[in-house]
Amino acid sequence: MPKDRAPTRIQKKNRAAILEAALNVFSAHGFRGATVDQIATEAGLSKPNLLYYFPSKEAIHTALLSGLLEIWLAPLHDLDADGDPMEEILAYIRRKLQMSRDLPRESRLFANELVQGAPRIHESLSNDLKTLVDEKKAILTQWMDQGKIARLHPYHLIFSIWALTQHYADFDVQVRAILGDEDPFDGAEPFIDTLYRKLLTP
Amino acid sequence: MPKDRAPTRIQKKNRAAILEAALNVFSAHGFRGATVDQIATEAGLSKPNLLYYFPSKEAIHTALLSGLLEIWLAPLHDLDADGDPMEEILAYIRRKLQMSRDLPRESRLFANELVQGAPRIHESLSNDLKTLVDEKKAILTQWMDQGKIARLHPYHLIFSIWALTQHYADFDVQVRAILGDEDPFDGAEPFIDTLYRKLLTP
DNA sequence: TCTTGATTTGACCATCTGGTCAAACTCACG
DNA sequence: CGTGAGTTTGACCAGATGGTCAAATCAAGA
Repeated sequence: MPKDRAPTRIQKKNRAAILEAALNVFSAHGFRGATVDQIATEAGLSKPNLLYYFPSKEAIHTALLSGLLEIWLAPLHDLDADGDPMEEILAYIRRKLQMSRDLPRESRLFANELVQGAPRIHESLSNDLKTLVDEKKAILTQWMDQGKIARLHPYHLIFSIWALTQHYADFDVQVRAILGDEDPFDGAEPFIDTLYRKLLTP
Repeated sequence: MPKDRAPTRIQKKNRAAILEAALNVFSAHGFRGATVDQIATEAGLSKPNLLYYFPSKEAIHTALLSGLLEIWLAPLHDLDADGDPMEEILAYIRRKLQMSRDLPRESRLFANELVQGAPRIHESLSNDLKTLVDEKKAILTQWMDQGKIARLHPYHLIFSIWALTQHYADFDVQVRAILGDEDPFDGAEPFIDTLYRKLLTP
C-alpha cells in the first residue's frame, strides 16, 4: 500500500486507470458480477498490483461510488430558487438528460446498486440525497404556492424527472432494441421538454 | 432429471417452489449474485435436489424470464385500437403501475437483466417486444392522425410510461428513502394520471 | 406387500475468486 | 552510481460455487 505522502506520478496514473476500468466493469456486471482480475486486466495491471493500490474489491467500489455521488447530484444542486421556475426546471431536466447521454456508465453503476437494494449506499440516500431533495422540494412548493407552476406532488415530480432521464442510460439496450438506428436522445429531448412544459404550465 | 411424462404432484410442487425462490433471489442479487445454494435453501431443498429438477442455474433463470415475459407484456397487449384513446392509454398506465406495486420482484428481475445489457434476453427484446411495440405504435399514430390525442413521438411516449411506472418498483429503495412513511403508489397514481391527461390532450 | 420408478442426499470435484506474501525490479535523488 | 523507497509479480491459499454421482429412501400401482 502506498504511503500517504503526496501521490507519485505512477500512483496518480494507476489509481485513475483502476477507477476507469472499475467503472466499466462494475457498471456492466454489477458488484458481484465483476471480478478483480477483470478490472486489473482492463486497467493494464496484474491483480496483486491492483491490490497494491486498493486494499479490496469493495474499496474500489466504494471509492467509485462516493466519488461519483457528488457529480450525480450536481444538476439538482444547481436548481436556483431565484431563477424563472419553468426555465430552471427545464434546465435541470436538460442537464440530467445530458448526463444520461454522456455518463451512461455512471448511471448504470447507480442503477445496479439501487435495483439490488443499495446495500452499499443506503446511508448516503437517507442523508445526502434526502437532504438535497428536501431542500429543492421547498423551492418547488414555493413556486407552486406562487402559482408559477402547476401544483403537483413535488417528490413525484422529481421522481418523474429521474425516471424519464435515467431510463435512457439504464435501459439503453431495450431502448435501442426498439428504436433501431434512431438516436435515442434526439427524440427524447424534445419529447421530455414538451412533456414538462405541458405538465408544469399552471 | 424427471422424465417428461405428466408431472407428478411432487414435481409440480417443487418446480413451483424453486421458481418462487429463484424469483426472490435473482431479483434481489442479479444472476451472478445469486447462488444455487441460496435458491435451494429458500425453496426448502438441498442443492443436488434442486439440480434434479433444473439442469443448471442458467436454466432456472431462463425458465423464470421466459415465463414472466408474457405476463410482463400483457398490459400493453390489451391496448385496444377500438377503445377511447385517452381511456385506453390511461388504463394501460394504471395496469402497468399496478404491476409495479404487485410484482416488484418481477420488475427488478427484468431491470437487473436490462441494466447489464440483457445478455440472456437480448433476442426476445428484438423480436417479441419490438413486434408488440410496433403494433401498438401504429395504433397510437392513428389516434394522433385523427387528432384524438396530442402528436408525440410514439416510441418515446411508450418509454415514458415504462420509465415512470417501473421506477417505483426498480428503485424502490431510493423512493422510500425520500418519501419516508408515505406510500409511494398513493402519490404516484394521481401524479402520473394527471401527467398523461395533460400530455395527451391535443 | 412388493416392485419399480421417482426423489433425495452426502460426499466429492474442478474451477473461480478475493486476497496474501516474499522476492524481484524500478525509479528518483543524493 | 548507489541506495532506499516505491512498484510489480509469480506462486500460493482458503473459501465459495456450480455441478456430478452412486447410493439410499420414498411413493404408488399391481
